[in-house]
Amino acid sequence: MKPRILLVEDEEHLLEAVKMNLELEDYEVVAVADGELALLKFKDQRFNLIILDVMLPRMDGYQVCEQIRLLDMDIPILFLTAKGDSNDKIKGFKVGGDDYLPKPFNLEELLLRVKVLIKHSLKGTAEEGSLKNYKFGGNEVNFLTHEAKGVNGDLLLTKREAMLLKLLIDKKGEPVSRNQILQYVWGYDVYPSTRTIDNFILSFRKYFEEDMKEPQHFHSIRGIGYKFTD
Amino acid sequence: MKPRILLVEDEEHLLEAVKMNLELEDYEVVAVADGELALLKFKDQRFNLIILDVMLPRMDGYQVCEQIRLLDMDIPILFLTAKGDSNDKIKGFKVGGDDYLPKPFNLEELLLRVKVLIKHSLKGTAEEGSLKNYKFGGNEVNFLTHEAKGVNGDLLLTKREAMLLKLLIDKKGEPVSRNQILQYVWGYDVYPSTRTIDNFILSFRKYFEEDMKEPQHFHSIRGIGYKFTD
DNA sequence: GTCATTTTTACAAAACTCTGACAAGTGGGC
DNA sequence: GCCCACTTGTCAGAGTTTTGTAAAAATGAC
Repeated sequence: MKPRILLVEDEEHLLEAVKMNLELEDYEVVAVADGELALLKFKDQRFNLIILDVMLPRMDGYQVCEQIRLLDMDIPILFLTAKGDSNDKIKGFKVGGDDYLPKPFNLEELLLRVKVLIKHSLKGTAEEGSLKNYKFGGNEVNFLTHEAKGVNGDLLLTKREAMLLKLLIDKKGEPVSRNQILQYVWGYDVYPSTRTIDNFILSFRKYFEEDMKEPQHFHSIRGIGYKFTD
Repeated sequence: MKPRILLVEDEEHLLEAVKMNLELEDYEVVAVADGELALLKFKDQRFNLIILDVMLPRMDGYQVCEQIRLLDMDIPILFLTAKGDSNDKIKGFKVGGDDYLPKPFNLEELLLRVKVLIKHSLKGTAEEGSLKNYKFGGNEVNFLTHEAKGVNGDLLLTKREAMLLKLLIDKKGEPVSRNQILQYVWGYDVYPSTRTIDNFILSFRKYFEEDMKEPQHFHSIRGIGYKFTD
């Protein structure tokens, strides 16, 4: 599955050139030319990295970055900017950017930075197979065999169930957004409806909650997603 | 536990200055002046970040980096270098560096980059939540989980509430205009009536003020908007 | 084809946001 | 100080969006 990049740049030639080169490196690139559109795309799809020009029509890069950070604290954001002084860099970092590249830049350098950022963003996602057994409440889950003893009986978890459950447990205590869930459990190019997630949560509550109306472990956080508590 | 940084730099004055500043930022810094020693320290201890000068006696930064990468693929490495051209940067990335700062550098910029890299390296570790946590008066807000302890009881903030509260706290001490609020919290094409904002402020006061008639934190600035004070 | 699993559909229920009405407050001009 | 115009405070629903739930349809492995 290719890493997906949202590229935001209003200079048409540069946009095309960068897009092409990123695609040659085997990334999937969505290219847009203004800030508002970028935000819409971001809300609509899922990405591993955002490359953001600072000077944009309608909404500048910093603003876009701030808005994105409200929705997703984790996605890496790389700023491009024409001005080279340190203040711009600092502003970029302050609004939540992760890296900064002054124009004109060397293409190879851009590609390398992209690689580094994507590497970070993938870390913790598809990897790390540490957790194999977990107990909570009166329940017990074995992630190797997918066996589970729930308060309402024993069962075997399906693959998706196990993945989702593991994600929630890995992040216990903090809300996991529906987007994060989709990214982790379904990947980047599948778009099941958000109702699908609800159904899995519904199952978990049936398996593991004493009282489905008062869930102790699987909390829904309206507007965000779900949260697992011990 | 403080994040630990291995700082490798042979210019003594710079070494001291950077070490001091990092320590002021509450990092634990181990400073060494040559490459071989750096490698030994790295094998001996555990770090969250390595800051590596390129020009070093006995073994240059690139070599050190390559050696370290053989042992640990994940630890972030930040290069410092005197030469400013893109080729150095590229070489830095090629041997496995994560970021690059040309000398002379602005101190604040270094600190910001360090922060970003450390943030990445800590991701998934037990920490993080602390930075997203804010206390004022007898209140406490966790922006990650949206949990809040108010003087009048605990509660969960909704998405909008969290966004607005974050905006006001980010700009604490200065008035935030209703327009700014609308842009930041609601976006660019939705404009609910100004009464809506009042309602949110009303909620905040209910949650967090001892005496709603004499607000200590959420002040209204007539004709402008609102101001948060600590 | 059959079965288990996953996804969609549809509707109900819940939670949140917004509006409109009116009360209360504020500052300027006199 | 007093009135007026305007801004902000407050509240009760209406309106909207999000989530819960179950059942039907689609998918995919065997």
